[in-house]
Amino acid sequence: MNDRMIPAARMTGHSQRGQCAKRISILDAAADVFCRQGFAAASIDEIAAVACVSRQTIYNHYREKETLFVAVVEDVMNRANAMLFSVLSAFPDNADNLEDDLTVFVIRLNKNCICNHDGKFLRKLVQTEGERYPHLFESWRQHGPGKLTTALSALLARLAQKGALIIDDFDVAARQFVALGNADLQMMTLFGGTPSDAELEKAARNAVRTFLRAYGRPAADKAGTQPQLAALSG
Amino acid sequence: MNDRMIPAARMTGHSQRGQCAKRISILDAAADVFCRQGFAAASIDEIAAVACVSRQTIYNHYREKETLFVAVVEDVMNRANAMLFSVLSAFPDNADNLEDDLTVFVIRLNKNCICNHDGKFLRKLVQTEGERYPHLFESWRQHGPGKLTTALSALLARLAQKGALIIDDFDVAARQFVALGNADLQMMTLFGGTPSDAELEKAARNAVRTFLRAYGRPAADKAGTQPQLAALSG
DNA sequence: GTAAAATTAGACGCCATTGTCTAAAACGTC
DNA sequence: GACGTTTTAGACAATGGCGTCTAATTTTAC
Repeated sequence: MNDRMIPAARMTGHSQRGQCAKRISILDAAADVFCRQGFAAASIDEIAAVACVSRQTIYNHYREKETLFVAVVEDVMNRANAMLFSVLSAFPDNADNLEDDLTVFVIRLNKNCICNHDGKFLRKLVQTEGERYPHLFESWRQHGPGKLTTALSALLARLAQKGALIIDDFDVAARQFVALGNADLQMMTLFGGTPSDAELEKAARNAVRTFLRAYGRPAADKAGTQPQLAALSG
Repeated sequence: MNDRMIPAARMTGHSQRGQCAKRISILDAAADVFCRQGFAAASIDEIAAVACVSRQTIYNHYREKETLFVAVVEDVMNRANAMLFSVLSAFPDNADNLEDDLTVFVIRLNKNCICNHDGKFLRKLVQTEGERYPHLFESWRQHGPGKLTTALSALLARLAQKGALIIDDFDVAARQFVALGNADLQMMTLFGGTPSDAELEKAARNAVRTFLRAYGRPAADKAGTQPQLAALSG
């Protein structure tokens, strides 16, 4: 409902098997309705109406409600995965200004992986239907937060080796980094509205400042340069 | 299903209007089923079966499914509220060993307010049905996390005034304190199994250590006394 | 012990939803 | 323009859950 209003745009991206316009339209509508209503309360008729598609067409592409549901989850997870990888690999190799770099990273992470449509969908879904589909929960854990903390742990280790950080336990630090990044947005993240860009930036700044106060090289102390982050594309 | 297996035990606590054994049994069963299935998928028949009660009895006490649902939420929220107050007021007035005190506090908080049955229920519920019942979400926010961070902010201000902490923004610090306390348990907290006591203690220790590294008086630095927390009742 | 209240089991109507089926219509391709 | 495929609208049975009703039974109160 929020992202990608033009279904055709996705055909160019990854033309997986049978990704015709109808399928995409159905997947998007189903994601919307499943997310709003939950699996049980979501009705095929409503999905068909939102997708501007006949009910029979849905049953034509996906044998039953369950099939459609797992297809939706798979689709959303693939996109979220790609986005996470993109954000992770955008972290600059040669650290220029650590505080700025980390702040931009947190902003990107929150904006594109946690507060975005897919992130909210997956979190809500896992909690709503995770008990019914344990493999769904497990898959989400491994590909979502698991991958994030693993990659983050490696990143922190790299920074510590350079002497920019002083960390005893990289995994703990990685989890704390994520937790701090979400501290100011938890109410938003858990449910409801998306935070504004200003809120995102302030939250990221608070998080990074505290993180660096705990793990930063004590030499730099504070003061120093007032962080100036101009372009935070995407 | 987990806590209070003996319904009669609650009659002594707060004998609110009409809190007979049947009502309590129904409320408990309904909480269980609503939590597992969500509102839509939960069936009155299953609730009746779990409560070992006739379906008609449920309709006798609660006019319809919706009525039962809000009664369940109210009930769980009341208990969670009382527990949160209890944990908050258990923080020692005259700080002895700050690190130990905070650690015990985090353990109690996580164990009795976040990882316990009611906490998980409310969090799951708010995310599952919050969109349908905005007032439910709002009420939970005010009485749950809202009250917690407010009280925590006051506590941190008290500690800062004593010189034990150096904090510029108490609200931010309070949110970060909560976030750090949950950092190691987020996967558990979000869904699934309850962490063991050892995990709870280690998570609390990690959280408090990082928090004090960021906000603690730099004089004490580290080393000092190895924290020794013996009794952490409740 | 008896009367009143609460509880039970089961049947019932009603409604929404799922998934199937069919005939008509739209679409694309040659 | 003709043909095969896809889509559509609607009817259809089957299922299951909600909420009501009733008669029998248990519990409670006096």
